[in-house]
Amino acid sequence: MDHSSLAQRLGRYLPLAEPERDALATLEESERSLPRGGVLCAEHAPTREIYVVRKGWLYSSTLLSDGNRQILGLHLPGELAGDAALPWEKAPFAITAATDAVVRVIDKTALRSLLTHQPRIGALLLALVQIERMAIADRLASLGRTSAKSRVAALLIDVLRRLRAGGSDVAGGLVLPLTQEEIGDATGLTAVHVNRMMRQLTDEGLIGRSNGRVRVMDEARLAGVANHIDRYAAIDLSWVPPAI
Amino acid sequence: MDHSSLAQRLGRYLPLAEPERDALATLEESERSLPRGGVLCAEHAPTREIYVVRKGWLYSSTLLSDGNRQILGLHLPGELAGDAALPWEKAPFAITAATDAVVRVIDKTALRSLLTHQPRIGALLLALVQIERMAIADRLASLGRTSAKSRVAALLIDVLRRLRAGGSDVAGGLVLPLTQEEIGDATGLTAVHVNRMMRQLTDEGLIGRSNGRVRVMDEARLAGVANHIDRYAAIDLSWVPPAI
DNA sequence: CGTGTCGTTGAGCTCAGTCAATAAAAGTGG
DNA sequence: CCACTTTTATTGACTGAGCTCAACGACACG
Repeated sequence: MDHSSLAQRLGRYLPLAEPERDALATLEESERSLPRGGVLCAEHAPTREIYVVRKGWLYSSTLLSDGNRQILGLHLPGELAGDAALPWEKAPFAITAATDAVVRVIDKTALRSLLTHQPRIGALLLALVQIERMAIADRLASLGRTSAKSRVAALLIDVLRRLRAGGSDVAGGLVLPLTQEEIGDATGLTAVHVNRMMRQLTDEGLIGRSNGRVRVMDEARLAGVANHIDRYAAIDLSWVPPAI
Repeated sequence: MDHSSLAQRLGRYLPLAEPERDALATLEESERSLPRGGVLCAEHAPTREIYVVRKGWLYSSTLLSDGNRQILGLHLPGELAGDAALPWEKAPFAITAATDAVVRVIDKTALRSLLTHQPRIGALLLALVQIERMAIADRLASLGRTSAKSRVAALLIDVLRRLRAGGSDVAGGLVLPLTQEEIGDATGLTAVHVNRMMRQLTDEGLIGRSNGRVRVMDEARLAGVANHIDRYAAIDLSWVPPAI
């Protein structure tokens, strides 16, 4: 357990000071492994922890009362999961492993002292959450106002850019370890229609597929179809209090 | 300018300590009035401020490259607006007045020192943002996985409960100061179809309408149609660092 | 008393959903 | 390693919820 995962995540935007890194290093406790399909945190289960993904993909989802499922977001390696559940005693969504996965577990109560003693980390975390909030807002616009093809394209582009931001090598094409049912639950479509849209994107030369592997052939054009806006390029955290 | 609006907003969940209230009281600067339709902050405009709504309704929206608009969220009296734009130099969304409105303006840089010196306010703000993030997630599920009628019902129920939480009297029916076009942009529908859904809700006795005024006749049944889950009831902020 | 905005309703169309059948993988136990 | 089951992907035919286009009425406002 060499470095702090949370420090790595927060450090993506601004360099952390020595005492901050030290404080973060004391946070992480255990590592937990899950098989594909394993539930890290069930909906309505008590929430005592937040997670940092080390390996694999996970997703958050809610089950509507009519039985439908909505995937609220994906959690790729290096990203947080479960932090959105902080203000609730019982989880408002489930967290499930889309692939075999490994996560670091951080205790909620441990966060408490961290926020008190390292206010700058609190501010940075606040910024991080706002960024993720805007990401959901963009997905809201995607579901509310774009076609099925755009939505699928948006998912692909989003994943591609986040994997890249997380340091993964995506040049050789990415493995999309989601079933079409899952893609549907994320984009508000049926699995059948996801399949048709993937076929269309393939026929148009935007993506290539071979045994589950999806390769983005023309990122710019795909981003165009997706109505994608790269928010990450313009992030500005100069308002975060400076390191002491 | 008697009390701090932000203090009122944050104090909804936990009592604030004296020094915290004092710190918040120094924050607020000016009050700004807007006519209906007035733009508080244009998309891509520099973001130097966040806002607290005093009177009237506002909404945040993005314009997609295909010309479609998505309303990302409403801002009712007592609520924050523009805080989601904190991590960007240029606003990722516009803020527009849905009615004549009055807002308090808080400077971004003023927040900086507040977060440094009052870490507990940072934590509380973090919680508040997570709550708003979950609210968008619920809307995502609404757009992605429910029918047009449900979405309109969800909007109505959401507004009703937030108005109530903000201290408004909604017993006599609420005035919904949104055009059907705006409701459509919020719910991912066309204005025409919003109209049909409102008619249906009216015919089923769930709501009553008279000259723009909407009255919720059967809140429980409407909440059922909306697949609504009341997140506010279960909020638990015991993990926030205690006041000194 | 025009003129523009908003709400309302009808008719027809289309995108995405439903149902169904088959193929292709991926597990699973012997 | 093979037989067997379950999951996932794919495609076609049909249906329907929600969109488009269009017309008209009701206001508000200069």
